[in-house]
Amino acid sequence: MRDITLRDVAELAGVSPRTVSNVVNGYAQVAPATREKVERAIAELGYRPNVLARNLANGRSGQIAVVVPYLDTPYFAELLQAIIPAARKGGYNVLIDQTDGDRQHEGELIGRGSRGFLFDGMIISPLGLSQQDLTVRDLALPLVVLGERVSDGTFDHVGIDDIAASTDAVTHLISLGRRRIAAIGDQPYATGEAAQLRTRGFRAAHAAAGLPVDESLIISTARFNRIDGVTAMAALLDREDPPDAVFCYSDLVASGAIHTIVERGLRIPEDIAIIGYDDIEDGRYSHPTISTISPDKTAIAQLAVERLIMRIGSPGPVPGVELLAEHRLIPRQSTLGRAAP
Amino acid sequence: MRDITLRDVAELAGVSPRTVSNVVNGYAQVAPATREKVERAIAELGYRPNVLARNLANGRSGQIAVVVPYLDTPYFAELLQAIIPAARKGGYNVLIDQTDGDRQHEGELIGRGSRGFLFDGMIISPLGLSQQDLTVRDLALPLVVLGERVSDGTFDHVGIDDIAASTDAVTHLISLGRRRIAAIGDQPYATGEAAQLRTRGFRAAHAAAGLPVDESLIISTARFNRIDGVTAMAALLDREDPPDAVFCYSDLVASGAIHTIVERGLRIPEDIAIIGYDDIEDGRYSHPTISTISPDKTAIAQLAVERLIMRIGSPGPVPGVELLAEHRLIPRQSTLGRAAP
DNA sequence: GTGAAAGCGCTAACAC
DNA sequence: GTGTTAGCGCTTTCAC
Repeated sequence: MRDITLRDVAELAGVSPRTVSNVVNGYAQVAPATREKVERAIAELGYRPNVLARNLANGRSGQIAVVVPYLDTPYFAELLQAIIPAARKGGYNVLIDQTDGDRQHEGELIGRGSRGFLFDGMIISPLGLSQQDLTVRDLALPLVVLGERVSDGTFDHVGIDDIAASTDAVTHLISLGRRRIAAIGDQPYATGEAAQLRTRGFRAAHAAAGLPVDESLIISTARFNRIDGVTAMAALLDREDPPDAVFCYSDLVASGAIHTIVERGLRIPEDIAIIGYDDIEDGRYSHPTISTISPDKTAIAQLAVERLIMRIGSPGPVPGVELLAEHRLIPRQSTLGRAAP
Repeated sequence: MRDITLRDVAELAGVSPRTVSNVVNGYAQVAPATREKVERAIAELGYRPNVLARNLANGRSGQIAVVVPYLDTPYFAELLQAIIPAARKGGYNVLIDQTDGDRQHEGELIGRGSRGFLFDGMIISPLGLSQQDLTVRDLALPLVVLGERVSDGTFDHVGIDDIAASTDAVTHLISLGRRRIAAIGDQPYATGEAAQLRTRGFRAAHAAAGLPVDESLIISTARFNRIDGVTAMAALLDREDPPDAVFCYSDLVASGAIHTIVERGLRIPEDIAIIGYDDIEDGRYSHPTISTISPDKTAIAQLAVERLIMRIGSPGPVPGVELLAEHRLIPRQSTLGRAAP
């Protein structure tokens, strides 16, 4: 059985396709009597507009792509959870893609651009792409970048003030009397900008407190996953002079680090205090609960979507801006001990 | 600047659109010389086919919708992580939707069906929809259901054998000598079928061991989240005769239950053993690590996508089938103690 | 093997 | 206010 088209409705209602279109889209004025007729015909036939055809005619797809490295990373999952309703409110569907942090895959997506007409714009949290890659991409694609710092002015970036947030985290540790503070998660290469910002905050907090930084306590990791925390923490504990506190660049890393510490029979925070980053739900229920930096994810999602939609709607090129969401320090048991929530 | 169309390519190459289309899609035979010309023209113009137009002409969208209640629930996030590559391999993009378990929203999606042509089929993990709702849906929509049991034969269902898996979990607890075993997560109403299956497994294990079931130890919860575990566990611990083991219907519930137990100063598993369900990554790193039932998520994703694509490709109605993926019991510290992984 | 032309279903000038 | 009609860019039947 063929699908019911707008033309069928028009015929049944005894009007032209134009009128049906007007009714469906609420355009222009339609005489109440006509509208009534058309609506009855629609109901009778069970007509539903073909979105594809509409989009083709409109030259837009009504979809935005959201690209993250891993869907099962709680931080991204929580972010997505916030992005979807925001997009829907703006009239967009969300097409999700996952790149495994693969630079080539990310590059393809960003290069293919809107030309495929599959999506009108893209929100991406790149892992493998360097600033360079982002700069040379298809400029026609409305783009909002999350989680990496931008210098280029052709796209927008939404995030929190990583340096300030990291400084807050480390200052918190210092204020608790910790003096040998390690950092897990540095990424001293082109694609590790976000990590490097955190390292800068780490240094800034030390400087502000007049404390020296022990470079050997800054541990690089390939990713921000639990396993990275496990490995790095093990290395730290194998030293003769282990740290008395650790700033982890994600809550997952913190979770892994805690796992290792507990396994070795050490106490948190008595022996080692831990602070993470991201405020994933996990950290609110783990044992101990994880002190962390909480970025306002709802705000990030909101800002990103709004900005993207605005960009999609603008005819000419729009200068790229840096949008910052709030963050706050949430001390929990991993730094304060049992008394804390 | 206008977009480059297939027609432009045809003109530049001095051939007809038909031929360009043939080249692009690898259809039919094209004379090598012609193909060469066309390819050069494509490259020169930077032509990329408009997916929307192609889809409209083809009468398919090339997208499948995946609908889950919550994206930030680790189980769904991990499942999605597996579904996306499987779909991509089958030539489909994934459109994600999130319903918050809202029955109406789920109903709309499932009712709108493929008629909008936005997606060719749907994989849904319903929370609010009853069997009834699923049965009266738009029958034209190729549908694969996850996580709920089906009786109706008009759509497919992919899952694991919940009864067997739950029996395994509880039998494990019994084999460790536990006798007062609680269950957290029952949902004794129309939309709680999955939960009820687990309760049946809970009973079956008791029956097999010749043990009576203390009905008051079966706790209902609205959801399978951490907070549900927290609340239910608190209630259990407030009793005069708390259980010595708990079967939680999800790892999140287990995580919440553990949180409460630890907070009260009790030991796991010495005082209370805990087993969960889902095998989310979290449980492999939490403290203690969580014994669980591990469904083969990759297989579930694979089966669901394959079946859906098959269904999309079939002209007539396809009878609904029940597809089962493997599961296995993974004992960890929350039942075995420190010695375990 | 390639060309001409008729749609796919909808939108939006442009008339009346 | 409503009808007519020409596309949106691609696929594909039918000839040649």
